[in-house]
Amino acid sequence: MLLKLDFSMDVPIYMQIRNQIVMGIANGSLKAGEKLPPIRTLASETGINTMTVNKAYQLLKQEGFIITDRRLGAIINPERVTTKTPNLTEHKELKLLISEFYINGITKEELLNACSTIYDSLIK
Amino acid sequence: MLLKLDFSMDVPIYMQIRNQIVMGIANGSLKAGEKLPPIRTLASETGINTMTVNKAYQLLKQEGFIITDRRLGAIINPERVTTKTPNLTEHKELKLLISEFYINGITKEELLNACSTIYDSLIK
DNA sequence: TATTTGTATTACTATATATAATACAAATAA
DNA sequence: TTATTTGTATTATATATAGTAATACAAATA
Repeated sequence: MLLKLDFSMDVPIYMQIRNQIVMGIANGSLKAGEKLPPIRTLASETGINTMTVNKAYQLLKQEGFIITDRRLGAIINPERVTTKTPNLTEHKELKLLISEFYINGITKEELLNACSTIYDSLIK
Repeated sequence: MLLKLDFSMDVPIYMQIRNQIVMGIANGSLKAGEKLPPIRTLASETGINTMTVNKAYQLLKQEGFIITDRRLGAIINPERVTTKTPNLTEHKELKLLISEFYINGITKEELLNACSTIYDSLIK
């Protein structure tokens, strides 16, 4: 678990943790059933408060990405249900992002190539 | 200027205004040089504070999407410089979004089709 | 029995968000 | 000139969010 936290960023710390764990799951560096660091460990390693880490874990748990157990700790959920369709929020974000690309002169080909490259980097 | 504001959303109101204007520029409903509604008008129409609208306009101005003049008001910047390359923040957002799609079982083809459809909807 | 785990509680500070009321500067229209 | 409209600035207030801090609890394991 290597986390890079940027305290100057406008993205809250707990959200940075959440995002990096989600991306870790996607790129295979965090595998199903794998144990996440205990809240206290992660907090002391990164120099942040335990409650901030807890907030990230609570969010990940609520989203179904991890499961928690008092003794086991937090592990990557091995039985997560995949929606197989972008949710409304994700689709709105994609539309906004592509709009920004478009008005910055990014061509369709460049966009699709970028998406393709990113997607390929996730496939194991 | 038709704005849909969702006060229950976690996205701040001023950011919702900013995002919808950016998407308006992208899909051509807001053209270069076109006048935006005065801050007071937009505020009263949507039932929000003038300072909230001002915050959105300030952000759009800082990003180069609009220019403002005391008497002219706010207009879509006709001479905006296009970067022709995704900035770092945008690329990170794209990577996170694609990661979420991937672990939800969205295939590469489905992703590229979604991006293609969205991009096509912007071309005039 | 002691340790480790997530969880819960309470308190506090700082920042972001939004509203409110008012005033100023500059350009235009009457 | 005078009145109006524009973005902007200022000050104050209220609320929500983010983050820290200290402590304790419940459950499982060593």
